[in-house]
Amino acid sequence: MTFEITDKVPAERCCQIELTETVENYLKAIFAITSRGAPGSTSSIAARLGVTPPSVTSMLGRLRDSELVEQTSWGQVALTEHGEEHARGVVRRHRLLETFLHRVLGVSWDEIHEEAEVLEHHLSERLEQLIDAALGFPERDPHGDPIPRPTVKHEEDGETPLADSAQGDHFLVQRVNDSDSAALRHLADLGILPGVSLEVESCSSGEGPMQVRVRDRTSVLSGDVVDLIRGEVCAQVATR
Amino acid sequence: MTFEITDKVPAERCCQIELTETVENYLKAIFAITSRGAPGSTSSIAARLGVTPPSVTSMLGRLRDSELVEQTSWGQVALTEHGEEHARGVVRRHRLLETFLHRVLGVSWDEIHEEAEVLEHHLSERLEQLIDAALGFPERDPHGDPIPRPTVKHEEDGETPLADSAQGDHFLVQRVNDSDSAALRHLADLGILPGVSLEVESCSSGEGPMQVRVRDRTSVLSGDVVDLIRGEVCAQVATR
DNA sequence: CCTGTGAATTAGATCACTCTAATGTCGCGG
DNA sequence: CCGCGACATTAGAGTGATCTAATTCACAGG
Repeated sequence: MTFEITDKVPAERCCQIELTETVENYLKAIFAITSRGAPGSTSSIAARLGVTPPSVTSMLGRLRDSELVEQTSWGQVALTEHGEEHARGVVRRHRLLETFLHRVLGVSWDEIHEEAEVLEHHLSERLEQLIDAALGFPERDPHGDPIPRPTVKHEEDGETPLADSAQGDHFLVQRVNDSDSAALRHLADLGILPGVSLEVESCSSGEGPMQVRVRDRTSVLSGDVVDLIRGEVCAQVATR
Repeated sequence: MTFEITDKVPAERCCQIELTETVENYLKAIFAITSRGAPGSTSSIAARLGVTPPSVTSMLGRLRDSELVEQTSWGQVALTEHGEEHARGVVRRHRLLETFLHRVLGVSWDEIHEEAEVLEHHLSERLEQLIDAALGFPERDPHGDPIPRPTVKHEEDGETPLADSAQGDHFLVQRVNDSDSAALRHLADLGILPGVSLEVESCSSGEGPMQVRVRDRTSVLSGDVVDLIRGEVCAQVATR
């Protein structure tokens, strides 16, 4: 019921903290924030997890003791090698589960996130491997997010945001952020999925909404929704 | 992350307690003990869960407040209608998961128990239904244990223990207790699985070991292992 | 009828995780 | 260089779940 780090990390010196669901969620949050280059502040972690800043401070103390994070300057926090390994493990299990639930049980792509959010903390290493194999070692989940391999360091975030594209551009959708279920349903309705190509018909430069065409259908995407989409922008004339 | 009872019980008045993993394990333990007709004592629950009696007393207080259990006489406890419903739900999820892991991911029958033991507490109603449907609404798990339907009251324990059979009897194995992984491996090696017929070659009446034949192979089963097996005993001459 | 034994409970403490309220610290604008 | 605002931290408390040690209870044997 409780996992010590010994269960998960092969060699390395063991630390005291238990990898509870709570702890894993803190690691995942810090990973998500800092891997986007953001500073990693107490309040940003608190906001993401829906807890108060003092709770974060207290947890950071424990994580620091266990050498899962290190505090750089005043209130700035970063994952250690060790901590990042764990965080990647959680992300891996999350995305494997999303893929599995979608492909095997037919759970729709707007629902897999919240299911995976729970199960990711309770998947044994054995099941993780079996699922990976059953799916043929997938490299991306249904939202187009890359599935980290265990141990191997990987890059989040190679793709450019849709918001960076200009009028007339063709844009190949590669990833859609999985956290907003309603937006995912909406995008699926419009036929906007990873692998689909869009043409940008108009964009108010900056934060505003965008008008895009997919096949023969034109849709307007709100700024919030635009921010969820990442991919590859191709110049106006098809092949470069 | 936390479920109130409102999430699970349709109509009824709501209670305060959260259905944490811990609480579900207490309910399951009480269900397992009392459904075999045993008294349901503080110490038996403590033993089954690997906690101390005071912990049980404390939890029983909370369960009583939430009307999930009722204390009959001194130290005797029983599940309420309400509590039994929840307990059956956990057992249902456990057995569905065992079946799923075995059939879909190929997890061997001696390993499915401990995986299900964890996941049973984190399976949403939606996934429960999807798994049930994907498996074709199975009635028994790989150990032969019946999978309760939600809401429907069901009988554990119709079958007779192997220990009750006499020399020369034919015995149709229907269920094998899933809690002892090593024993399950051993029985599978001997070809003893639900659906298999044995012939009892010798039995020291009482608790002792038994000698049984399955197909053309004779095996000796220790008393402990014999106690795990339940099924149907047929008189010496085949049809009654 | 009293007492001893075994089980259940109460008492008191710990740990993880959370909160609110109070306090500290950094850095910027005047 | 001082003070102010934003953020982080400390202080103090509560809940859930567990423990050990001490106490209370029910019942059976003398």
